[in-house]
Amino acid sequence: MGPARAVSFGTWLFGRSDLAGTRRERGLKHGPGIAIYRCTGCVVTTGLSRFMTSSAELRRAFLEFFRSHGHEVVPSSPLVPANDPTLLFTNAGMVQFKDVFLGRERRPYTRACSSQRCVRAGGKHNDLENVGYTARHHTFFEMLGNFSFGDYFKRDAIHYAWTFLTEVIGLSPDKLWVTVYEEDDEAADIWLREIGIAANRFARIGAKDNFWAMGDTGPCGPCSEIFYDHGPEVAGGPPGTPEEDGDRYIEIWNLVFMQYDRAADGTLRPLPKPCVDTGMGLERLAAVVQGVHDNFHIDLFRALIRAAAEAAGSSDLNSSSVKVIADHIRACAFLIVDGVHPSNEGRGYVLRRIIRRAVRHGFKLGQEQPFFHRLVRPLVEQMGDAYPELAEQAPQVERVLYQEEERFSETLEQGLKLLEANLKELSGDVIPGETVFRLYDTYGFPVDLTNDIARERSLRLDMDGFEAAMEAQRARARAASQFRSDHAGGATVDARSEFTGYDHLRDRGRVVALFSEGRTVNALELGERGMVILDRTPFYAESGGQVGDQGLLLANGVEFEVEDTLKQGEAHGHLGMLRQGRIALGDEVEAQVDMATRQATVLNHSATHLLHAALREVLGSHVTQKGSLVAPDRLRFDFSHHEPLSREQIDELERLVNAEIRANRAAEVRIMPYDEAIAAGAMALFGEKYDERVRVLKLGEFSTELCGGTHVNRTGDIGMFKIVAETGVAAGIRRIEALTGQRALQWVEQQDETIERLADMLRVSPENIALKLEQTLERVKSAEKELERLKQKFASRAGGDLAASAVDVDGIKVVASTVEGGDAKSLRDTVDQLKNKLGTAAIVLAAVDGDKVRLVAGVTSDLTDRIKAGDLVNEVARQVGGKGGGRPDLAQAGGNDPSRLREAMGGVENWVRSVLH
RNA sequence: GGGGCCGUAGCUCAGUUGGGAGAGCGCAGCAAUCGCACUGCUGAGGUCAGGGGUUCGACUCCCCUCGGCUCCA
Repeated sequence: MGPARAVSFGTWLFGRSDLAGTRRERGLKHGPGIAIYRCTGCVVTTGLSRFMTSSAELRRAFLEFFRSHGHEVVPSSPLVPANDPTLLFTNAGMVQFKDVFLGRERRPYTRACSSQRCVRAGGKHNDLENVGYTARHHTFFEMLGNFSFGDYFKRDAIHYAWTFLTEVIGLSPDKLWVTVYEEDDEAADIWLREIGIAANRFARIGAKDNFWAMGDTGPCGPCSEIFYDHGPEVAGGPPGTPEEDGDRYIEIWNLVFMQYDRAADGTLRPLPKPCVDTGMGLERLAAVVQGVHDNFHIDLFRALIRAAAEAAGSSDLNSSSVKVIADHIRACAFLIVDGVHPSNEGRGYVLRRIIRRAVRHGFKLGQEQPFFHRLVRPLVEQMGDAYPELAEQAPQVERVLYQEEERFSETLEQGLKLLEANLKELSGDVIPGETVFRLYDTYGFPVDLTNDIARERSLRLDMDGFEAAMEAQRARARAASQFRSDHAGGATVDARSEFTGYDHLRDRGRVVALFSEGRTVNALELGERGMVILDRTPFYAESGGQVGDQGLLLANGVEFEVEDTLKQGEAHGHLGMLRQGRIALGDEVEAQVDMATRQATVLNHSATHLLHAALREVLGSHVTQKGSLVAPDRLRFDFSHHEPLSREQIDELERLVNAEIRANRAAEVRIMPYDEAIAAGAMALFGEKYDERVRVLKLGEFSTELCGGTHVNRTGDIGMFKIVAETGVAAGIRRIEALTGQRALQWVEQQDETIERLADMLRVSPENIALKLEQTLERVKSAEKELERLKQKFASRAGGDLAASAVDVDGIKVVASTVEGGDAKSLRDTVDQLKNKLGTAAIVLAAVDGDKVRLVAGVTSDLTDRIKAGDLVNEVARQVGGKGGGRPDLAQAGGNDPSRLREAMGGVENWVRSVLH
């Protein structure tokens, strides 16, 4: 007998009835639940729901139920998984517990429950294309789940699920269907004998649907799924039949029993402590409880759909486009809240695509103005209570969305222009796949939009050609990303290293593993490169942006130079080269970290924390770390922010950080439970994995941050902080590079020297440099202009002189002359002068510049059909070792043999004569 | 990580076998008006993103860097 039955729900039920009552009262006026009944015209015939239950109440009921059964209620983790860089987004409730299931992480509880926000878009689970066209696909949804970490197993999990559905929510047992894995007799037994499920509503299903695995290896096990039967009036067959994809039988809850550990060879070994992971989509459950067949008809979505339709200027609440928009605002808003920014790669790219898809659907509804951002407030009204972080960051979310909408409209405008140009030259009625692809690939012009436009003009798209081009692009990207090297090569590192480098820079350790060229070895020989693993080491391994330590491993007659230290599983790998002697497994060595580089690194790391805190103070709390590099010679900090920093903001940052340095606060390190640290306001980072107990670094009152890195004792050690660069990394992400300590001082010295040199050159005091330079530039400018004027004057005068030297050939004035100091422009001007003066003329002018010859030829327009300026100029250029070209009336050329110029120019008259005849 | 496109006057952009840096708007001045708007005329405003290369010659072709857009992974 499971404990579920033994527990009374009295208190809880009372609370719920109470809620139901108030809701009903509200509903009579404007409550969302009642509104659904009116809008959809649904009639509740099932009798399963004696009263309406809103999504918010279901969420609360679920968590409360499991809390009453000893489960820790764990808050939803962010959509960016904190401990799994391989996963694009959190896509299930178990994601934040993955390491607990794997035994890598311990928590103070063995049973937990959560309502986890999830996104399925991009990556392996991609529902994006289906959203809006089906009843149950969402980019964003909430997953209710209960979890057992080696605590209860199948019996209790099944009893809990059944009790919750039938007694708490009040679903009728004969509307529920159950499946188990075909070989799982244990679960079948519990369902059939203990729960008493009818045999005709029970099925055994194969591994495809009912056997779950985390990956190719690792924990796995059978599942049991609970379905809701919407009744015979809806099409579809029971699970396991060919018609199971219909809407009649809807899976609402999946119970996963992690029972085995799968080895690389495929064999299953029973886990010593089996676990339970369950997941139930809140939206599906709400649909069932609220008696609707489409998730978009539940209370939460009704409000969003109304808002979406209004924002997009549509009155059709049932259109797919409106559903798409209502769905997407949830995903987009929460992704932005969780630190994702629209960009052209990775998570940001997925976000951008979702935003643009929503905007595109707004477009379809006739809304061409930015509207999407206006849905943030309605969303906050629906979900702000359950997710306070959403309400807090609403203005930031709105701004990001608005910006992206603007950007997209620019893209569309450009793409439309290009498409128009392409269509003009189109023959036939098929737009080539190449064109479609180019629009999409280069200008981000959505294919479905191209298709719409094509349809309006009775054109078709060559989709095969498009797909082929797309596949080619995919192949290119794959081919390019197939190299990746690992220092341990294929060899796995099982060893552990104890890190002692927080307090010491030297320590003794024993060699527990050695690697060379990716293979584990027993010894390294003189001159050999490799990786050394010690059981304890003061060498910091690259992590959290801080680079690995350098230094020496020493023993009698042995010297291994460590160039870098990297984490290899739980071990620290010392990479470098053996300078002296021989090093073998079991040897004891003295590990000495290079003090100077470590110290310089430490300054930069602590300064990074101060900078992070200062950024949040100066720019706002939307600033979150996007990346960090802490090296001995500099620090680099990437953070989310939507625009370049002003000079004033940079100055303010420097002032703040330097003030903290001068205040010389003590750096305080404490080890404490993660939750406690977060509750105390410590900043934690996305994408970083934290243990249950974490290291918290506190620099005065200014900065509190989780950090495993090495730091100063007092902020004063940093000495000085200087920002040397502020640049953009991607849309919405800025990068600051800065120096500390001696490096910062050196930098200032260098700047000083440069200024002094400039002052020297300009012969003014340093404070007058800008003024002086301004004046000097002004003078250069006016001098250049004066020169230009003089040249023109000179050309004009030279033109007059040269006109007199013109020779008449059959009524055509021919001039071939060398002028002094003419550049290309003044030669051209002179030619123009001559043309004006002479009427009908052919002119060649030459100028010698060092060992080069410059030639310009002009022919008046009434002559160009008889003599081409290009031919004329080439006739001369050919003889002085060059060539040239240009238009019929004006041509330029050059050569590199001035000695033959006189002769060449002398021949021009005869050449003209020969061309005319 | 790989590919494509873009960067020209304050703004929006033209600029093809490599051969004279342009338009519209805006700005300034003049004319006209009692004044403004409109209009007409005149003018200022450019390291053609930066650097290197090829070439007699590069806004134009090639390479690198920076900035922006975009697709793929």
